[in-house]
Amino acid sequence: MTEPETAPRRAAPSTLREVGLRAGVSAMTVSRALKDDPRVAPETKQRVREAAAELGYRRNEMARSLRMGRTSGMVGLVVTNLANPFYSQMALGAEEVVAERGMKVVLSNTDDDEAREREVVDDLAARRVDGMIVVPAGREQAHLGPGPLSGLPVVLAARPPSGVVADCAVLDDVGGTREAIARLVADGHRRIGFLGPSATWTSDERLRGYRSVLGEAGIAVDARLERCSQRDVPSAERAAAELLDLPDPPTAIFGANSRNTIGAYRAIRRAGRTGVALSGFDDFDLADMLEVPLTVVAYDPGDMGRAAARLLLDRIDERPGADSSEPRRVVVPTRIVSYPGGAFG
Amino acid sequence: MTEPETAPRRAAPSTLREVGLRAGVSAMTVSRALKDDPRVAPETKQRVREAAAELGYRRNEMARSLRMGRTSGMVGLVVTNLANPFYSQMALGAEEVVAERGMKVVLSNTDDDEAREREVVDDLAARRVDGMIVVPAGREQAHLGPGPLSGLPVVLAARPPSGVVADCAVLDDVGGTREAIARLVADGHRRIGFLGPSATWTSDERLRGYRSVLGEAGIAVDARLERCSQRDVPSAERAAAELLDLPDPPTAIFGANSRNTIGAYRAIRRAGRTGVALSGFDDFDLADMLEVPLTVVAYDPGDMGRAAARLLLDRIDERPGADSSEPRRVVVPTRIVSYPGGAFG
DNA sequence: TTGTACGCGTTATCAT
DNA sequence: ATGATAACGCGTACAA
Repeated sequence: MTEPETAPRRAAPSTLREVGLRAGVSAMTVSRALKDDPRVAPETKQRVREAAAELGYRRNEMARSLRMGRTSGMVGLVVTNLANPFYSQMALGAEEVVAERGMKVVLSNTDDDEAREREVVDDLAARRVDGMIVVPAGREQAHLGPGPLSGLPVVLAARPPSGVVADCAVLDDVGGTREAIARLVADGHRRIGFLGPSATWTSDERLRGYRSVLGEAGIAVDARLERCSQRDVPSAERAAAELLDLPDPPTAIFGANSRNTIGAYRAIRRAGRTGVALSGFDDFDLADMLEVPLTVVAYDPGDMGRAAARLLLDRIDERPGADSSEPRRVVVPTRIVSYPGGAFG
Repeated sequence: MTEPETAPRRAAPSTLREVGLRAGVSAMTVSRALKDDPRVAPETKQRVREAAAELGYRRNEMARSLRMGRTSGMVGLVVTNLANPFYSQMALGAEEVVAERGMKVVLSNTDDDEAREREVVDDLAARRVDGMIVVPAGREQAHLGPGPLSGLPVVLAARPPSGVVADCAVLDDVGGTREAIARLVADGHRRIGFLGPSATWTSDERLRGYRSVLGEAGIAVDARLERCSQRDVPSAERAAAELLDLPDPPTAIFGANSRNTIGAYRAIRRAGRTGVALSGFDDFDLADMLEVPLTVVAYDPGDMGRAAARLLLDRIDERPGADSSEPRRVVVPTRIVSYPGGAFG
């Protein structure tokens, strides 16, 4: 396997004209030949193909987009934290749908920083992406509106629009939580602790689902059982420990995300409590291998990415002139999964 | 917050000329004004800025790249499976370094399919990315060489080059494994099981590390203790169970990846064995909460993404004419982490 | 201080 | 069956 001399390292990409020069035809004929245009003589086509191959010619998609229209064949994907498996799986789902159309995903991570979000969104618009999927960092997204972005299609993911009209794909936070809490209530629990992260839309929704089920069951809300400021496992564990230390402790604990559920698990195990039911939003690896029974609200993050991508592609397909239809909202379903716990009994 | 009437949904992006028309100057003056060129009269600048704002003007980066040179400000990132936290964290690391330079990452997932890899690589080249980071799907990457890609800079990640000359960033598979196995040997273990996935470069390396330590310790390799075809937890659990059922079972088991380690854990627990040491490559969530002591080879996947991105940027910065230097290889370090197990004793 | 001409690589349109 | 021309949006070089 020796390097052919015709392909020096870092050659400037060759152009239609160069291929034409080599094949003894014009750039236009090359363009047509490579597109297999029937009007080009088969013999010419052959010559052109050979010349193109020898030169390692590859069509310049940027120049092509410029000439063809305003479509780059790229969609922007802006996420808050790609290291979070939720968002990376979502990204994969979106990429899957976008790739099916031969389009590409341009990725940006914002680290939940609104200023950074504005920058990357602007940059993506300047690169003329055909649309973007955004997991918004802030509570409000006026900067993503048709005004600021000249009508560039935007779909929100994971959080619904606020201060802007846009399609979105969100999880069934309320429904999923309601189902899990309803199970606890059906099992006879009346004192159910709720552990969640500090105010985020998603966590608020889950708290709302929790309260609504309690209300419907005629159970008074006890503020001491609601702890909503834990962002990591250690703080969640402390909060859970405090719940268990109450004079009238909960008989069940619900974690609004996996970190809170895991923290609760640690507290329960450490306190040596048995009979405290554990439940939570988010499935996680090894959830089936804990030493206590666990019921989780599970879902496929990829579904959200796919749904968001489909919403976006629909918008991109809309005739630019046409009056846009009402904003759409896709709610990604959740399902309840129960693990018996003590897997090896 | 009402929509300004000047920004209809899905307006065609405005151009320098349109802004100029509105401001009563030529396109050239607009270009200069927006770049804050000192030669433009402050008053003109002001008019231009207003006109640009009113029209929601945004520079067309694609047209700009076309005019300016052959650089798009984008790098391709081709991974086999973004749903795998390893690759998504790697992607985040790469994005971080690339974004620092004001460049963008174009993402593609190959699902470990070589044909798909060829397609996306070709597409990225056609989009004139400035370079690409590739986690190769196959054992051989001649199609990523300077010939096929006209010298477009390519950095391999996770696997070293084969059939091609290229920079790469890889994990210290051998070193990490050696360290873990050496600990087991130091603890007196002489029968150590090895569980790995079917032939992959990474797994072969880890097996090599395992064997080398045994050899140096004068321990004969026992083929029955090496099981290398488990790709998921259930099959790993079965393989581990078979090891434990041997007449002369291992006193320690090493998993070449987290799925194999978890499978081994399940088998150990299910068999009710105590005293079987567990170790493995890859850290994972809840590794600290298992019921047996566990020692893992840990590392930061983001390091690999960052290293690969830096290698790539260095290549991109090389003077295109300059003779390229020797290929570089960055080895991302690993570290040993021990969890006592039975966290709640 | 501002404008004109030209070209980046491609393709639609109109010749030949 | 093939070529010439123009234009996509921008920036360099030069002119005014």
